[in-house]
Amino acid sequence: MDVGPFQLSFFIENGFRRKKCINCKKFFWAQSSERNTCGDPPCDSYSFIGNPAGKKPMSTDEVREAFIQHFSMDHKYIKPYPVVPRWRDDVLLVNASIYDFQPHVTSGMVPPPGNPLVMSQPSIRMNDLDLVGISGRHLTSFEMLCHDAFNRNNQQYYWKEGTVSRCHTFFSEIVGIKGEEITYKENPWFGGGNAGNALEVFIRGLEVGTLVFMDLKEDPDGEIILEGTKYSQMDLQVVDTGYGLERISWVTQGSPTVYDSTYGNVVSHILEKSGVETENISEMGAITQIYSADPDRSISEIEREVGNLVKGELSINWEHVEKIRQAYILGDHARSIIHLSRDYVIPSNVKVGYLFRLLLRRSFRAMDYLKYSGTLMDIIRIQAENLKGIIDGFPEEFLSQIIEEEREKYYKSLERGTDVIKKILKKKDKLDDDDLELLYDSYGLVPDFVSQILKEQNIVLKIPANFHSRIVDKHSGKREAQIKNQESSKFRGMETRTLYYDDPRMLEFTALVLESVDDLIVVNQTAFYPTGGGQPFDLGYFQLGSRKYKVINVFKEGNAIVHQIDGHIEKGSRLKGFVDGKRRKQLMIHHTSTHLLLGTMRRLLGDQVWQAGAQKGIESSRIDVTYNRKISDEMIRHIEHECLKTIMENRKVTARFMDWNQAIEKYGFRLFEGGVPLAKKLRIVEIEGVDVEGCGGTHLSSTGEIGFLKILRVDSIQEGIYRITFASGEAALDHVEKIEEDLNAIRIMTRSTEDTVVKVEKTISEMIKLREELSSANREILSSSMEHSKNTSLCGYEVMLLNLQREELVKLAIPMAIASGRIYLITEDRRKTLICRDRKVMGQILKCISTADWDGKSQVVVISEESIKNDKLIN
RNA sequence: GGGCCGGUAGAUCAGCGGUAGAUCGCCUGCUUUGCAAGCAGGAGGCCUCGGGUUCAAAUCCCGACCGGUCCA
Repeated sequence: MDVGPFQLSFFIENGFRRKKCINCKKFFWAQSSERNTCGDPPCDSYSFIGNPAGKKPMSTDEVREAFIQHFSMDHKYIKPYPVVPRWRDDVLLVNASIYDFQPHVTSGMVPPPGNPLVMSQPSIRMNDLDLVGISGRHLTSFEMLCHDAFNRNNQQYYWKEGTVSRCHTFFSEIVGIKGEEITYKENPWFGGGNAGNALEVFIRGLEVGTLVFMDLKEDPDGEIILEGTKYSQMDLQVVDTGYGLERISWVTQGSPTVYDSTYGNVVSHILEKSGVETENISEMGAITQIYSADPDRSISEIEREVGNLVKGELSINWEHVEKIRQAYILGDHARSIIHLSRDYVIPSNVKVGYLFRLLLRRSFRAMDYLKYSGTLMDIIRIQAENLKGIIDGFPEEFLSQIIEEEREKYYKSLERGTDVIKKILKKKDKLDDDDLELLYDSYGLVPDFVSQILKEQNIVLKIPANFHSRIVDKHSGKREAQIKNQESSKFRGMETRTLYYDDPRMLEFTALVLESVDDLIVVNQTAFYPTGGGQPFDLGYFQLGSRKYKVINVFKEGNAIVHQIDGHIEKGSRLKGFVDGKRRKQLMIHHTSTHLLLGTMRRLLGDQVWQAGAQKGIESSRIDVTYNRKISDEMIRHIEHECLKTIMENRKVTARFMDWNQAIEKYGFRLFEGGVPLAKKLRIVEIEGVDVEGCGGTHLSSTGEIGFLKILRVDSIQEGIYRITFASGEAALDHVEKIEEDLNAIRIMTRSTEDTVVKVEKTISEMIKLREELSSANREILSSSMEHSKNTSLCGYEVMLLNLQREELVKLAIPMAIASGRIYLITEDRRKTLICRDRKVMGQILKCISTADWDGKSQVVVISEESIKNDKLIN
């Protein structure tokens, strides 16, 4: 008989039995012999609403405190990480506590900050946004409690036994849940290339935690096959637990929704300030119940069902329910907004900025709907107070500034949208589905808002039931599969010593060719810097005997540094390498300058300045930074002067390798400004008192070597991100000199001795005047020549021949003749062209003209409309 | 990163192949006890930029740039 992966002595000794759920057929463990369902809705439904579990109601603060205190006995407590994971670029937000340790810890490369460890990690999930405030249990942000252990063969902490017993002890002894109310459902877990066995923990129908035993990784050569994918054992076996803090608190309170138990004070504040009746929200509990049983059905389906089921017992006032829901949403979003503001996210149309904006706009909408009389900051302040057990405040000034800006943008876009609706209504008297789609997709107007506008004009709008899915379909077009570049793994496993780190000034070295393929070589050690961290590779050459090989490209492949050269060198050769020192020096100047700029801008502009990308070059370099408003010219000057000050102070620049956890502890997550290399140690580059970053580039040893830094331009590359292009050292001087040369050239051209700007201004306005004069003069010449020309006959048509030699007059004559509306016109210059409103007439005239004996000197022939009308050919 | 919408006077926009328009604002004059305003006149435009099509492009096509918006 299959006993499954959880035949634990803990279960056996405590009277648990493994059973098969009669509903979903999954295996689960429970103490009660009568239980035959797994505890997971829809197999079970909530039985705690109005009937709390545990020995006493616990607030979220109490649950967190109890959990951390309980596990601190034998776990190290780790402070929460940010919700925006700057240490990785594969996800936008921290979704779960384990995200804090991926991929550097879970891959086994870096030790965890504590082992085992306990923490409460604020997490944000936007996947079920539509259900937040509706289902009674979904939140956009929540705290995930966890106790994690990272086991290695030579160092085991605890595995399944230790995890389950700890979990059960916490729930039964600390929270005081009766043993028979807890079920553990077996449910293997997969994600992010890893897999493992897992148990889901249920209390009276509510999932309160998941215990994951991650010990498998995807491996094409693996021997373990799960659902068609091959896996092999990991070196590391990770106990990854996740407990829903708010849900545990909810179960012990038995309130109608998780919103009431988590931030009931905010909900009642909002309702009160909105003039909404707060009494009798017990119907919300009934709705939560129904939602719990149907996790996969659409909202409208469930809504109908709720209506049917509850009818009789409770008469539901849907309008009232909707108001309470909006208060739930508002409270929820305020929590997430606080978290995002702490990481200085700037609202925009891309990535996490978009999610931030989405939450802000939904909040504004809810406030308008409720006619809430306070401000969003009022709600945020109360919520921040609620959260003070996990976060130490939030940047109030920054956030209120952001809210103001976003509110303005929001109402502006509503206004813009309203104009578009009116415009459409001018052309027709109702809106169809395509219009609705356009309004939402291009102008950001939700159908509800459109419907409201139309109501004012006494037009009833039918919103199609499948509106949302239509939009989703429209956007879920072809998505190109990512092509993993399967590089030649010839160089795998090889390692090149990085001489440029040992001494950034080393320009000559000897090396041994470890491997050679065509024009690519890997050597045992090199001073050539490979492309990385926004710094381009070095140039130079290798010398073998008397022959020189130019280095064309240098790049990293694993730990090997590959050099592309203009030729082939045999494996085993001994070489001398020479790095182009001038190029390297300029790159180093620009790299250190980049750090200087970033540190200076953060000091002058505020903590919302983060590096969003950078590229070093020879003539100039650029750094992209996040900032929420335009950077003024004045500010640019200020930044330049402050940089110069630091340069003149000749501050020390140091680079050293540091342990990850130590570095994070000491410098925080600012370290990850420039992206993160997956390596055992972090290389920390510090400009004394200005900036500290994890960075793999080559740097100067003091700021004085920069010499001079000049910002060349500032561009907005996308909302909330500005690109600063600058030059330092000799490159900066080159730029200044170039400007001077250009100015001198202009000075000479405009014959200006003193104020060149005034002179150029005058020249341009003169040019515009002359252009106008020319065209009016041309017009005069033309009309007078039309007046003076005599009508004559051509092919039986009465025509006017204009003798126009100048091309610009010909060009002008045509539109004038056409504009008058009563003349057809023919030109003849090199090739024959005919303008005529009627194609038939055109053909016939053309035929006639080609055989005509007319004055070849005339370039324009004007035929009066009358003449054509009189001609029988037209019929 | 992708889709969609847009870029015209200081502001808001109309025009969508044929000599650049409206409203507000601005300036001058007049009317009015004052205010609100009314009347007459006027200034203010590289129609975002670069290519292409055309006799002719603000207008059509392609591409950049900038803004808006939805979705990853």
